Amino acid sequence: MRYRDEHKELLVKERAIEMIVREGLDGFSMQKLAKEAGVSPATLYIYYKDKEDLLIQLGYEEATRLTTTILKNFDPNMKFEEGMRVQWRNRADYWLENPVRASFLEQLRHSPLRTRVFEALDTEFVASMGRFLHNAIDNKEIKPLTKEAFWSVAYAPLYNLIRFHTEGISLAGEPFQFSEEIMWQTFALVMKALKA
Amino acid sequence: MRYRDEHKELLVKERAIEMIVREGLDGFSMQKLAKEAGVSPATLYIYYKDKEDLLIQLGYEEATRLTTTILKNFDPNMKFEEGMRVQWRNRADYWLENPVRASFLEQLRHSPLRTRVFEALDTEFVASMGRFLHNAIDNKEIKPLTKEAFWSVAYAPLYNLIRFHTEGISLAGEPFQFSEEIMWQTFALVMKALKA
DNA sequence: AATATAAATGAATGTTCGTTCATTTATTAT
DNA sequence: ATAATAAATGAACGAACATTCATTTATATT
Repeated sequence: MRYRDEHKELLVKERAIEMIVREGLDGFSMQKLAKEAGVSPATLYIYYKDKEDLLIQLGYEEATRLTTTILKNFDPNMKFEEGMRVQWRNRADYWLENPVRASFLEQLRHSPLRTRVFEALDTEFVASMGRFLHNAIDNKEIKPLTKEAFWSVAYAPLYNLIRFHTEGISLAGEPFQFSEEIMWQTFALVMKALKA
Repeated sequence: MRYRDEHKELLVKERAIEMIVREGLDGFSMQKLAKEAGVSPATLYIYYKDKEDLLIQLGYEEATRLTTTILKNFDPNMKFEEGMRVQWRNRADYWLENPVRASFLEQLRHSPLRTRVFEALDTEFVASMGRFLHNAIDNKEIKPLTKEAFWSVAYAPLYNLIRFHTEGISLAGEPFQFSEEIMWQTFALVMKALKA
């Protein structure tokens, strides 16, 4: 029998993500994707059941990569400051090294497919971080906080910083340049807010 | 001559926002909108040049409402803590009272139309907040910060908190219930991070 | 009552959409 | 070589798409 051309399969994925980032979820179509990937439309239906299936599979795959990256070198039993530092490092790495993929995920996050793509992964992920938070409070490394307050203060500032960089937003004259320095300065502010 | 039916015009806007929030930007179409608003498709083209024009006009209008709400009772010359408190109050009010409209704006923010909808408003808005920050640093109410670090620490946590509430995200057993209490607790954390 | 005018319409345009299918192609196992 | 099999295809389907247009409707002015 004939084997599936993996190069072709990868190309389809790559072009799909590109197109969605470039033209939005509404600018994305199966026929355009087929043309851009140099493939027959029918081929897409060998790889995927339908358009929605394609989006969900692509989203799930990329969300998994994100989760894996963020948890690298991280252990919920780490000391609080060290764990936080690893998390900031990992999250920054993912966003800075995969801006297109990150933007694709962001579009899915704000679309009605959100639940089906992220729910399972998020749940598992949040459980791990929950233990991390619980330990830190028990050891009196940080003041008692609800999970929601912790998550909101702990990472949202970093994401915002990265967004300024990635979207080329300019608050002063020239577009903001992300740097290790400003990242760790902001990290210090966040640690100050959280510490017991 | 015949006058434009303003009730009809408003209904079109409302249904458009509803549909985009419900089905995403890719689930939105002019023909469906016409049907849901009880209007001929041709009527939409009296109100708007084309589909893109509709989205941009709707987005701009809603972004203006957001900006206006956020700046209510705010003055860049306020004392830092008071100004921050007003900003948190206003931002929370907008998101909690207009969840559907806010979600509509969020979809546009993460779409390729972003620049055309928000750029002008954002620029003006950021200028006002820039003065506020500048004053606070001059008066030594907060430590010296870049604009990007300030924005990232000052409001991102609030938005995150509201997102948990609006999207019904559950970190513990039951879905998170936003409350004044947790809002001001989080506010206190942020103020602690920023204060000189 | 008649006229002028812009709003509003339903039907139609050509285009693009998601998806299917009969057929061909490439590869493994015989 | 041949048979078997899944990959891959191009052409085609009806449905839904954005948009247009000739016509009708409602209202303000004469």
